[in-house]
Amino acid sequence: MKWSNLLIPTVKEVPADAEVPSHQLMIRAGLMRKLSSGTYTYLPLGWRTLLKIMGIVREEMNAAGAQEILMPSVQPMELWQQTGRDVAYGETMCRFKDRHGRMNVLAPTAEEVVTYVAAGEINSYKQLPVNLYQISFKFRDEFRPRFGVLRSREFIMKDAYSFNADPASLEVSYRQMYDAYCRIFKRCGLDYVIVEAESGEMGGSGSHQFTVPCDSGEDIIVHTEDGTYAANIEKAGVDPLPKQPSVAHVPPMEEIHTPHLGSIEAVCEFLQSRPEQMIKTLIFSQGENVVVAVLRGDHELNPEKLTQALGGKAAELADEATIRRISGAAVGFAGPMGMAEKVSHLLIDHAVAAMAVGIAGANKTDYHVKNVVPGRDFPLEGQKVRVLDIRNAVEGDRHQGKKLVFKHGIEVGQVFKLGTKYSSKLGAKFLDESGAEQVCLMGCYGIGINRIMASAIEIRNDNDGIIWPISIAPFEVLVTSVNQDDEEVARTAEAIYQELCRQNMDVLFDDRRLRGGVKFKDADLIGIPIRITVGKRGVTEGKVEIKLRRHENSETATIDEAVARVKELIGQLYAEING
RNA sequence: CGGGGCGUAGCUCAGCUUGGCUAGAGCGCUGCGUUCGGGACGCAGAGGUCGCAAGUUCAAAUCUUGUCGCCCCGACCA
Repeated sequence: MKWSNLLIPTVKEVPADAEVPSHQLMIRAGLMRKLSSGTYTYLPLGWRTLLKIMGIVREEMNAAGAQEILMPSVQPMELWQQTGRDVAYGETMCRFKDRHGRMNVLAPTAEEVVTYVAAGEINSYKQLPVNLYQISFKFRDEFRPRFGVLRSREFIMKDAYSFNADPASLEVSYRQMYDAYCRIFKRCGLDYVIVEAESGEMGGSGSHQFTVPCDSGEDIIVHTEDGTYAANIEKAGVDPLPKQPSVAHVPPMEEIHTPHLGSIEAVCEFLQSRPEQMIKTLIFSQGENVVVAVLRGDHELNPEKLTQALGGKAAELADEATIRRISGAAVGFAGPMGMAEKVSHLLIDHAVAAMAVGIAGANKTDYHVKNVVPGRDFPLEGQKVRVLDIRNAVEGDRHQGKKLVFKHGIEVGQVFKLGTKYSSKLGAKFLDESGAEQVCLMGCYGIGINRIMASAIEIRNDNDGIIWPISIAPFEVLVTSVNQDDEEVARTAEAIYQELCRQNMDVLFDDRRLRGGVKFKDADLIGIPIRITVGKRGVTEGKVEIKLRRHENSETATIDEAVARVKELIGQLYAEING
């Protein structure tokens, strides 16, 4: 393609509303433009990269035995009501009424639809296993879109769903996808980390997340220094902290007047103490039951761990009335004392149990108590009492004795074992060999196509622009003619361009009649991995320059050997990636 | 949703505090000329309902209210 025929609107200035490098560069390199908050138009260069990513995904999915289909992006609400996810998804799911008054949703994902399809078409174990996937737009009305394409409202997702007859078969499908994902991200040139993940809202029993470590990532991943354990923050287990040396003769608990000081920070400031000396008491409702979680003041509750501790049933922060009833005080003054008798579960984090003495709410409005000793002033064991891990890991924590390291990462894919959550509700059943009716086991496997693009830029860029991996670059080669007005230069550049095309290389020819400096700046910005520079100086000597975007210096080649040399370089760059 | 900020030319922004003359700059864009290997220069131009609506006023980009949009921070979002 010739640059002069393409819409590649590069910009010098950094757009005001772009914070992270990938967002800035995607605008500056002319890959995309914003239409509204969280929705983007992909321009020729951006779309070419997305097509290349989708091509890789497609090849690997097909090679792994999955079959491509396409499902509607408008789905009937009834399907979502059948699985209860109309409530679970809440405002994130965009809903609208059609002209007949039927409720519809804009697909945020497709478990319901694909299970509906399977329920209708799969009747026998002979049809299993089957793995169906699509590459399509998804819409999630995020409360806060940000970082360009990293958290957008509309995005392209590859979503695959396996249907299996038994756990062993599901395990095989899961493993096939896991392996396919490794190949996909490798071929896209990403450095990724696989972490254990919670299956969360999706339901199900096992999950891994594929994450690209980088500062702009919104996910927090945690791993041991030796790399033998990696998980996301929702999942990462932490060892109990060592018991603090007990303080001799702690005086009895003593009430302190703390008027209107309902937050940890406020109380700390007032009492000149630190959050890690505080005992935080959170009250949850789980249907009719009330659950109390006790944490150290500087720690955060991990909702997934709480749910696990409660046998998989999620609990919600209690409303004000419940908090008043249970604690006998306004919100912000609850304490663990006497709670065991009032609630169905008293869950105490290890870190609290390890404290020698602390400060807690007094269960009395505007009062806290000091000299609270865990085990003395509230129980650490008993029928309803458990000491366990219910918090997020923090810097300094250990997992099975090994120190944990924290990193930000971009989630580019996740695989889940779903089990029968959807198939049972939507009637995806089959007859097994003995003629007995069975419910399909399912797995689901997602990849964020646009996130692959953004994270590739995020980890490979410099002050001048993008440095694409060759596999997903909009073009493999760029021919830059420095003096397009010079007839011989123009003719030489054109001939090289034609020959590269003829040999099936993916080439962009910058044929614009612009000054060299401008063309070089643009070339660096859009980041095509290989550049051939054709200029007057070289051409008179029968030479051109060949330069890799990622390298500082270039090499010289004769005009005759240039094409062959580029072909060789392309081969090398692919070999590096595909290893 | 709670808190904060911003809407002035295609882009980045100034002007607003203290209302007043033809609403500005840089970049980009068009034409001509000179330049021509790392974002050149000169001359001449095009381009603005100052987000929208109402109000105050002799007079509003500027003050007030409302509204819409966008961005940032926060809250168990894949």
